[in-house]
Amino acid sequence: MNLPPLVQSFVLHFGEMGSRWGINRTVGQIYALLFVSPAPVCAEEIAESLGISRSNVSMSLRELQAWNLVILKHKPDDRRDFFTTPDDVWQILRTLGEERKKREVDPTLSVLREILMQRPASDAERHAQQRMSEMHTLIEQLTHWYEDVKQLETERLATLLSLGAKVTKLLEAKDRVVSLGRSRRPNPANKS
Amino acid sequence: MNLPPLVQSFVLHFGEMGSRWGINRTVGQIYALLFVSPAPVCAEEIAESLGISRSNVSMSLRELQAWNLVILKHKPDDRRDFFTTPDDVWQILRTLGEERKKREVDPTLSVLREILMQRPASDAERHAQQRMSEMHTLIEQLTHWYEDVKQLETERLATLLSLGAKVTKLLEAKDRVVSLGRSRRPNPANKS
DNA sequence: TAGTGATTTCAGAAATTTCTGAAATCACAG
DNA sequence: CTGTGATTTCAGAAATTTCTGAAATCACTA
Repeated sequence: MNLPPLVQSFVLHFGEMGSRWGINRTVGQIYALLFVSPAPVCAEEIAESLGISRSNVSMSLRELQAWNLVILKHKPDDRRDFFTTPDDVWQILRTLGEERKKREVDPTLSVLREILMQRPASDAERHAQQRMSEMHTLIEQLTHWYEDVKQLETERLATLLSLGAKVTKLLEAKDRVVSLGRSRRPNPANKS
Repeated sequence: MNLPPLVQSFVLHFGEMGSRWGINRTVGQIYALLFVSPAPVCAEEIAESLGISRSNVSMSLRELQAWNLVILKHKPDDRRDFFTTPDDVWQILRTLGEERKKREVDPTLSVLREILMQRPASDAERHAQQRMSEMHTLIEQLTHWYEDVKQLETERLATLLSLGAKVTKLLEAKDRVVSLGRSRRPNPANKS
């Protein structure tokens, strides 16, 4: 591997983290390299920079493409493919969210749904279904929330993020206004 | 493996998904089994139910304990350890969030910080640092948001979730109220 | 259509991860 | 102590994943 020291640290780290993120070392390294490169990089150069075989690069790029994490570019009068990542890190985040949901959440949701359709044949199965239903409900809530906020423009999303838990303050304020409008008094049923 | 059919489907699914979630098959299966079991289960019974070796169960339970995902229970006059998962799925979600952050995010944040401290020695390094800084900023925003909302009680968190993107409506409403209070007119600087 | 260079495929090699059985350790009771 | 049963450890076996080099394919040009 022959890279500027700062880049090398970053690339090696992504390689090591790969396994925890559900991708392999090479895929992680390639992604990191593309992410910090000032211009699109061709496969040959990736192989050289990282000191891995050309075929490994080919397969790993294919993997990254399946994740929609790289963009293909071309130079005039050059047949080779060049690769980059999107410029906008928010866009990368969205893609990552989408793909992870597709791979890590959706299959489980559909298995849960399928199992919950079936008739339990014993107390043990009845109890198991009860638990799975709790899990199913939770995951559905999370994915609905996700489907909802992913539509937001980046700027609004960023605002929402920076507010954090403070949005609950707003909710309380809203509750007060609403109940005030309705009854001219704070709603006593509002425990808080 | 000798389990009620519904439970077996669930357990097998968790086993298969294990690799995508960064845990191995056995760990996934054991977790699934504990999650749907009506009562705490001892290691011997896990090994039998899943048809795996006793030592494998021991190591996998250790892994689950490192993740804080299982609870140890005891029966009177029985020396064996029995295992369960927490009852509350929201609690499970919190634990999962905490542990994944610790393993999958924090190390990267600290590597990024470290690299960003260094002085770039070339244009390539300068550009790389710029990109890493964008990544660092984004991750910090996300983790701050996370640290913030994880403090919320479950009920509030659930409310927030169910609102989804609708909270931005509230934000707009607030903006109107605030600017109205300040200037007696909608603030024209407010682009929306 | 033959030639050239880029890219992909794929069988097997290499590396890594997971799993097992045997032995060691531990905790407690008699 | 000593014996008993539960649990853990760990070296190596088994399984899985990753990686490579050689061959095949592909796209284009002369």
